[in-house]
Amino acid sequence: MDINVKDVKEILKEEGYKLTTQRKAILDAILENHEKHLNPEEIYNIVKLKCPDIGIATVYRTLQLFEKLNIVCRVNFDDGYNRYELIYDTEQHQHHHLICLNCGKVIEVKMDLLETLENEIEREYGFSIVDHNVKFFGYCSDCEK
Amino acid sequence: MDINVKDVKEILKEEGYKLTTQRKAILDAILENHEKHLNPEEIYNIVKLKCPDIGIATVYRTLQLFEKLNIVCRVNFDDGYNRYELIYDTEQHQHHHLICLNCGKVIEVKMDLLETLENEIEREYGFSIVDHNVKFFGYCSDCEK
DNA sequence: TTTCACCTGCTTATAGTTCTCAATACTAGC
DNA sequence: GCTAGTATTGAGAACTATAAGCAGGTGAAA
Ligand SMILES: [Mn+2]
Ligand SMILES: [Mn+2]
Ligand SMILES: [Zn+2]
Ligand SMILES: [Zn+2]
Repeated sequence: MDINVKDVKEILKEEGYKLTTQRKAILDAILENHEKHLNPEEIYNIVKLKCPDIGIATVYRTLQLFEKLNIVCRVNFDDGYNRYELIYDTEQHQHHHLICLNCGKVIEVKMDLLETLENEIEREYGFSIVDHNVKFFGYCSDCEK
Repeated sequence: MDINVKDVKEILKEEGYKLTTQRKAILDAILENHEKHLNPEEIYNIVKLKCPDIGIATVYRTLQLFEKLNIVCRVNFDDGYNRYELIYDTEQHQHHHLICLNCGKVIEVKMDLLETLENEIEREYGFSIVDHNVKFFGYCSDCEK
């Protein structure tokens, strides 16, 4: 289910890119924090521990590359950063996110349950849907009390 | 149904703000382009026609104020701009957007159809939903051909 | 080992947005 | 209407996330 380093090496190679030390370190940082939706700066700080000479430009460049190759995808929580997460083979659409308005926690929702709505949209608007982006704002169970 | 200048004047007054010439001009620009999801620069250019001395800082400040007072809301189409649209009294949740990956057109969807999903989420995660943000990416009827 | 395209870190540039501040415009109380 | 006090403004500088330019480094293929 999870994408791993070997898979990424394959994907890069196929497109003529190399899995350099820096790229592997960035990938590791994302793999080891797969639920955290890191931004470039957070990734930079994690990677610097093992790879102290890395420049932040490399982090940005690598994330763009990974995004182009569908290894990661960008998510936007409207906090002024681009954030990134792995794309899993098992999901054909991006999963949904619940964002707590009180504590800022982000919860992932694997249920899709959009078929009815998507069918309605395709029928009503003649719009053929490729992907979606769904966020719910509210209060998590901890903050609701 | 539509919010109007008088309503806004009321809302501002209640909170101790004034409906200045500049604020009215910005509101007008948004009202007259209610389907367009303008960004601050576009608003600035429209407003400058009737209000040539306005500074762009005033546009940014006013949009922030309108957002705080729930007169407009910010929408993000991942094109590097904040965009703004009026909030209508009739909708309790933000409407959905269809974004064409080919021509960039943005279509509004007034059907909500998220009750099943939202109920599932409230039940399964104990997360109490206040609002949502739903975007569909794909190809519009013109581009599909 | 030589070649050559890829890749890197450093630095500078870009662009959307916010901040600072002095000047101006309103408003309420006289 | 005048005055005092507050809200608002425009201009420009500052900020911040990200991208671009460049010269040197790296590593696989010949
Ligand atoms: Mn996620
Ligand atoms: Mn809209
Ligand atoms: Zn919470
Ligand atoms: Zn289209």
